[in-house]
Amino acid sequence: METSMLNPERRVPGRRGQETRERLLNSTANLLVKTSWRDIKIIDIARDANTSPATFYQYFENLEQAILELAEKLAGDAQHLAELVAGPWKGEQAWSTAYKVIEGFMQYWEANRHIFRVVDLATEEGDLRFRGLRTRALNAITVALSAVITQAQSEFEGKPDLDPMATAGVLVAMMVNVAAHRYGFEFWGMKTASLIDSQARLLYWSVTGNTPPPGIPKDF
Amino acid sequence: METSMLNPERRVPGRRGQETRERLLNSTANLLVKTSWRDIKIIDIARDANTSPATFYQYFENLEQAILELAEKLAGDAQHLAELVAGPWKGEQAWSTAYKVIEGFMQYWEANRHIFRVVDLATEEGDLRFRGLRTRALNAITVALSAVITQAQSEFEGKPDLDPMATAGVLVAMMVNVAAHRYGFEFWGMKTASLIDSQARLLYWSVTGNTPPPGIPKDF
Amino acid sequence: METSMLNPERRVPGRRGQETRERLLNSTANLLVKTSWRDIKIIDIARDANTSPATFYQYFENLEQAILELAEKLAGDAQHLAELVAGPWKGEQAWSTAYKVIEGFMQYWEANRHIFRVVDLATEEGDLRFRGLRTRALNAITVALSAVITQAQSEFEGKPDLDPMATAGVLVAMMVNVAAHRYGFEFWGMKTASLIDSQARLLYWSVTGNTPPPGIPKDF
Amino acid sequence: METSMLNPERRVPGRRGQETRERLLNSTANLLVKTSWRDIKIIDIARDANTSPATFYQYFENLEQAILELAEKLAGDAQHLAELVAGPWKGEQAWSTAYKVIEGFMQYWEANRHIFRVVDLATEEGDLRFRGLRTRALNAITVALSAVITQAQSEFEGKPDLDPMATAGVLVAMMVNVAAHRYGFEFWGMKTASLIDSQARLLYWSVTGNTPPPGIPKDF
DNA sequence: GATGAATGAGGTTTCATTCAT
DNA sequence: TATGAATGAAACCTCATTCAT
Repeated sequence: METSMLNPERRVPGRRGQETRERLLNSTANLLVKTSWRDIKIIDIARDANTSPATFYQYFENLEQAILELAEKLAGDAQHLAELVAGPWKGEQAWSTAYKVIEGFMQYWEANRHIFRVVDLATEEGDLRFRGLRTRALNAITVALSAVITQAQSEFEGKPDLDPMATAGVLVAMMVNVAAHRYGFEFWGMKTASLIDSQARLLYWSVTGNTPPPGIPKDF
Repeated sequence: METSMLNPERRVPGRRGQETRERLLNSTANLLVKTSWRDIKIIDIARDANTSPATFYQYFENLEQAILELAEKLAGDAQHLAELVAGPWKGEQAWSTAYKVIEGFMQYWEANRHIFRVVDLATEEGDLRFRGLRTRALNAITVALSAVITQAQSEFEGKPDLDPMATAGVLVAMMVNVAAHRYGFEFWGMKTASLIDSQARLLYWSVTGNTPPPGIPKDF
Repeated sequence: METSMLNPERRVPGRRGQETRERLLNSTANLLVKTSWRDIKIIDIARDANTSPATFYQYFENLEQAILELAEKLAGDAQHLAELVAGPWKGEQAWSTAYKVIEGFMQYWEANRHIFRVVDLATEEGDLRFRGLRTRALNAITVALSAVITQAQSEFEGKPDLDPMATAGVLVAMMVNVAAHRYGFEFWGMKTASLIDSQARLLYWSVTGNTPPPGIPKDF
Repeated sequence: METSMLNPERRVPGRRGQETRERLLNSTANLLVKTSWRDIKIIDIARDANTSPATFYQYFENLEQAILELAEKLAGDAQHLAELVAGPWKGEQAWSTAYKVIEGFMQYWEANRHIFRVVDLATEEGDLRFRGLRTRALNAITVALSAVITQAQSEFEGKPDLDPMATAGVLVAMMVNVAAHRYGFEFWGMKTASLIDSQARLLYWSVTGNTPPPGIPKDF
């Protein structure tokens, strides 16, 4: 869609070209699953896509560009999460909402785990475009969460004395890292169910200021 | 301590060799600050250490080994944090303890930020030795925290219904990711002070089940 | 014949590639003339072939593979010799045949001296593929010779009491070593003509059991 | 003994040094058994001799020198063979002598197989010092054999019309190559006993001009 | 649109060899 | 005598990337 905007110099692909391009992108994503970003070779992508390295360069400036394009969808998918975060947070529904947010986030991460891995690493290594992408994706959730907290603070008495934006950021950081190391946690004996529960409680408390009810929400 | 245990095949260095070795290790650490692990070249380390690549190979099998050795200290330093986590969590001191833990963690991370970056990266890429290191380092804190939560649950009434280990894991994940992206947060307008406060409140609540007092602890 | 059978992973070269490949092979053979196998550097081959080391690796896995391919012709060329050995060994023709075999062998060796040098070296160092090649090449001659001796023993009276296969092996060993050290012998004052004559006499006697006639065969 | 003559620049070793030197030489010989000359590293020798590379260089200029010294004994040991060749070649003893010579040569070769391997290869690759050594070692036998043939030709009637020196050279070449490839032959199904018999017959005929008697000599 | 071919560029790694102690 | 240390020197091999077809 925005291909030509990203690569204004490159050929505008016709039907067949579009297909080749797609194939290359898919192959890149496939390889990302099993291989570290830094270990992926253009020739591997080409081979996997039944084409040649030279062809890759007809559609992408380099590997980074291709991955960047794959990563574009992160931000899009995140939008759905933001809506989940929005609510409802009243009465008994709140506990269920908290659960849904945490679970939704883990699913979101799982669906994009391999790409997030690249984005995270590139961000840590100082790549600004990847950082921007990461920010965009997580920003939607963070802002939505911050809004919810702010809203809640104005409604409830005895609510916790929290900086809404910082707390939102912290909670998102928590969700990100738990999701990212999910299998590490499991390896270490922590069930995903427990991790979700613990996170949901922290989220619930952060928003409502109340101790969450025991057990999991009724509709789970 | 015993270098020869790590590299039984290699020469046990004498005084001069020990110095050279140290210099190489330092240079490696230096380069790690500015460069991604994967972009560090042995020749750069050697240059920085005023020696030659061949010398590097006299003391280390490869770059990974050298970094692994640097990373060994992560686990050691983490011990101090575990002690911080241990308490006290009674009465008014609890709020101060929560703050100290969070701050301590951020300092710990800051002091080892560059090494943690490598360890994280390698862990995500599936390197088992680095994963082990990471686990060892964070394990100390997580277990200590879990113990504190368990202890608190048996003492306080109305404490939150939390799985101690999972909650500890989640909180550590939170601290890790906030610390790791600290500058990203700041870039995004969130003050470190606010981040610390938010985290401390979540930690305090997780342990005590009470809403933390407003403002920062008196002794800060 | 089918290159792709040797290197199934490599690209099947088109016209231009085929030429480059050929050039690299030629250059390898050239260098083999003046240099010991172990002293040949890929960069030298590339330079000689007016190309780059990277190109070499596009067509050959490594130096060994290239030489192995050069050596393939040894076995092919040996076939001609086997035919020479086959006869005729009757009456006056026998003496001429003996001479032709010895001379043919020396020419064969001379034409492949440099490759045989490598093959021998590699064989002695335990390389099984080279040993196989050597065996294949010399096997043809040895077997043919053994057949001739067996045949002769059944026809002539008073023939020597020889194990045909062992004798054939011994004679081939003789031819190999004389040919290989031909210039050493000459340096030491032995004329090639005399070496040929001596060998031919031993061969003649081995087959016919008779003392060969004085002088060289008429048709020489 | 002649060490100082070979390495006039090096230290003249005292008792302890002499021992170290010997150890290094032994280790070199040991490694030669399992490893190709070109694959032997100074550090391997040093390790095997429980010393350091630097020490090696106190006694030898380089690896070649050390091997050359090991090879010195080839010529000495060959003297014994020359005596064997000398005779007796009269009457029934001749057949036994032929056998003894061939067997003696194979033993001689076997005892020095690994060194001969190096010497042969170095010679083929054009190393003049090794060629000289080889010549010296084989010269003794060749000359002795040539003398025997010459002598025989003057005594017997109907003896073959052979150039004694060339024939001697050819026979030695035969013995050398059969001995060198002994295990190759065996792998190929030829018994050493048969190889010895075939060679002995050729030798016998070359000297006496007669067909050797059937079977092996009585005193074997 | 696709791709055979070619290659510049460079870090890794291994040793032989040398000193100074 | 012996050896810790240090290093110059090279070749290997791998890719990303580019052209010309």
